[in-house]
Amino acid sequence: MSARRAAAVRRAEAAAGPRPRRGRPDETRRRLVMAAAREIEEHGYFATDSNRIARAAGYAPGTFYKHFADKRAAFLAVYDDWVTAEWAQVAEIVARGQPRVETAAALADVVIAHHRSWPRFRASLRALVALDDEVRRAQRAWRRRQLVLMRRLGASDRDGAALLLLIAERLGDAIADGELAALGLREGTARDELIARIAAQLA
Amino acid sequence: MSARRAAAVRRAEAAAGPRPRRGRPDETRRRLVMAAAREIEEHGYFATDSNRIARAAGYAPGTFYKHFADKRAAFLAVYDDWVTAEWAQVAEIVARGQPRVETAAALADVVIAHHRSWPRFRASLRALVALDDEVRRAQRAWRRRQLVLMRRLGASDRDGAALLLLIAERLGDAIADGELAALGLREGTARDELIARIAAQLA
Amino acid sequence: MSARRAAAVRRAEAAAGPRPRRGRPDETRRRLVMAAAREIEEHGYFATDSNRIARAAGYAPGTFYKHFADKRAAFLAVYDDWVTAEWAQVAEIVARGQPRVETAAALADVVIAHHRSWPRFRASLRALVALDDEVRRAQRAWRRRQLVLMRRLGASDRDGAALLLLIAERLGDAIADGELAALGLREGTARDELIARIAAQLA
Amino acid sequence: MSARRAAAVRRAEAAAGPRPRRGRPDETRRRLVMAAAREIEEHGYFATDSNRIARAAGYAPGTFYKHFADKRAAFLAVYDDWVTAEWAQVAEIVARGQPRVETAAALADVVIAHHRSWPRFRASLRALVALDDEVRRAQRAWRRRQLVLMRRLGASDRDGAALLLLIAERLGDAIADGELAALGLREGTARDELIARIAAQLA
DNA sequence: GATGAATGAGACTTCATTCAT
DNA sequence: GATGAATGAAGTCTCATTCAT
Repeated sequence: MSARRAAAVRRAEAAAGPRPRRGRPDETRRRLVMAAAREIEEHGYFATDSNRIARAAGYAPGTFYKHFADKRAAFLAVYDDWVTAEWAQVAEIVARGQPRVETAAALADVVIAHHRSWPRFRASLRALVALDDEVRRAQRAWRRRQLVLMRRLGASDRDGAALLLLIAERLGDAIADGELAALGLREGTARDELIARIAAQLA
Repeated sequence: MSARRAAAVRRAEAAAGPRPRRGRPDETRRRLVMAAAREIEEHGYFATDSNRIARAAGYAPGTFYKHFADKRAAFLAVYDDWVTAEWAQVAEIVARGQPRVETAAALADVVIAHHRSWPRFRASLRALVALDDEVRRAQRAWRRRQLVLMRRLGASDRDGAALLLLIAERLGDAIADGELAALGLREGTARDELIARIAAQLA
Repeated sequence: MSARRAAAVRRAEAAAGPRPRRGRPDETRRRLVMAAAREIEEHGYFATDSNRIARAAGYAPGTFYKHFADKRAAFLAVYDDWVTAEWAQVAEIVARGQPRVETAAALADVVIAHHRSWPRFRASLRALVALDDEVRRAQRAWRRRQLVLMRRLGASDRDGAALLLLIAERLGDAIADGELAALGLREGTARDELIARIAAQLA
Repeated sequence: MSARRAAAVRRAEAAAGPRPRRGRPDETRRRLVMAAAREIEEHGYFATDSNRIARAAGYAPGTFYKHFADKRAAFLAVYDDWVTAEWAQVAEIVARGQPRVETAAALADVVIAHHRSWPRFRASLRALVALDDEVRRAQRAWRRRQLVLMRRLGASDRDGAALLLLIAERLGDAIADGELAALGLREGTARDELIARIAAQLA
């Protein structure tokens, strides 16, 4: 209380730099999510903190908590964006209406590329899924939604689609993380397997 | 206060146990690793702490650091035990010399059961692999050793064995964690896939 | 996210209310004080915040600070209203000119009821008096004014009136807070004591 | 994690001052409670913090939390000491076996002096009782125990004892806080009232 | 070999208040 | 007169690790 007052006094005395731009809350939130994505990808979830994310987005610590209940909520927002971006690309490729195998190959490459671009974010996601019930719940919810999308895009059988989903995720992560290389497996092998499974679902 | 009391109780319980004050170092270490395994499986790696593990084994915090350079080292010791136990069972089943499909089914069941008994340990492992370079290195080293074991036990082609290794691990975790159930997949499907892949390698 | 939604809802609700965008300042202030009273009674002074009070009154945070120098000033305004309302009732009862004991009983009941209706506000007041010099000063000023009122209403001796003032306040709070019940004291005992002391002053 | 390691490195580099004395935990706890009492009396509960209390006792912040679950727990320990000290004096005076009025006067003076020595602690207690359910519960528990003590020391009727308890507390605080003086009441008046009530219970 | 009291850096989060619009 | 996005200082608490005994 008196500390707060003292702070206010000091602030008044400083009367310094220009207040940062204020904009529409959606803009601010978008900037925060983008900054969080960058920070997480650069340092990993546990090696950044909410203050750093806020500063990286050009805001003070408190602003972060105006937009997210906690650090995890910001992570989940990044996760939402990540999945949404991936599926936008997927939908776009399917919409092209190319021959099945070409489509399957394009889809596999999109998935692999998307994982490869965000290895540390993906690693953070795996860690959080293992550590945090809320994040695990969010992942499962996303997977269920993805399954629905797959049906809409023409996936033939439910079980096959579900299996494909898990495998695509796992292979994407394994490639992005260099797990295959570490076992002496060529990436092409995994890619071929993935293409075959996707093609089977496009039937 | 109640925390202090709880500590006193734990101490008393520990003191009651058959712990020699000056036991052979190997005994002490073994007890610590076992306690670490129990604690990690019960609470998860990040939700226990080295003091708790030491107390659970009947020792003081300092003793923990006499036997492990750090908390991670204790985890890696548990990991070693975990893999070793699994492969002891694998070797034993292969040694029975049963028909290929029976052997494959027995192996699949062992793998699944072993993962299912240690879901929180496995989740901790996944988190640490994503978070900690040292643990990632240890996992890769184990996988390479496992590959060698698979060749010795008769795995036909290197690439197939490597893929099987990753898939078995992944499916084991997915089943243990309820990921399949969450997607509406029956566990039998995954088990069948696993058996087929193992059988192919036993050829 | 849900916080933002809730905010939107609150804004919508507020907008629905009969709040003129450019009302007379007195109206605005009155609404703010009433909202503050409600918020403090519902959550306690330290568990609300000035933003919430403003929103509850149908205004934005900045408006709060147009009408009050700080959060405490709003509390003091609520305190003023509280005492004023109590003494309006007191004056009204005395004006009835009933027999001394009946008047004393009616006064005691008014005091008790008034405390019992605002237990969290009273608790907040006690906390602030203990914590904040300004609020303590305000309380003392009110007590001195109350003493003057008591003399006007016929209190016979200054010391007795002052003591009655403190005791009435204390008993009212103790009853409202369930302190008597917690000690196994019947409320009637306290009420009788209060009536006797009031009657003595009415002599 | 890496931050912790970095800290360890820095600490090793500094390799500085002599480690503070370590002693029996009871000693440490006693020092912490004493430091907490001093800090609370000097600055008030809300204007100190656990780190300051630890430092004032000669320890690092973490040590505080080895002995208390949180800041409130330390406050409650101070409260325990405070009541215990008061009642030790009370028991001692009663044990002298002096004439009733002399005993009553001595008791009143002890209570008043004890409150007057710890005005800021008492103010913090009142604030916390109003703010914190746990502290309110603790206060009620103490009052019930005090009632038992009063019966043992010869209090004649339960209701009278309970009322005396509340009044003694309230008058002690009012005197310590200068509330009487602020109303123009001489302290002697309150003291006499207190003595009379105590004497009545000693009958 | 074992003990266990003590360390201490720093992440997370809150909320009264401001000021550009 | 009213808005509301933004501020930012600072307190609480954790836990892997150490080292004097």
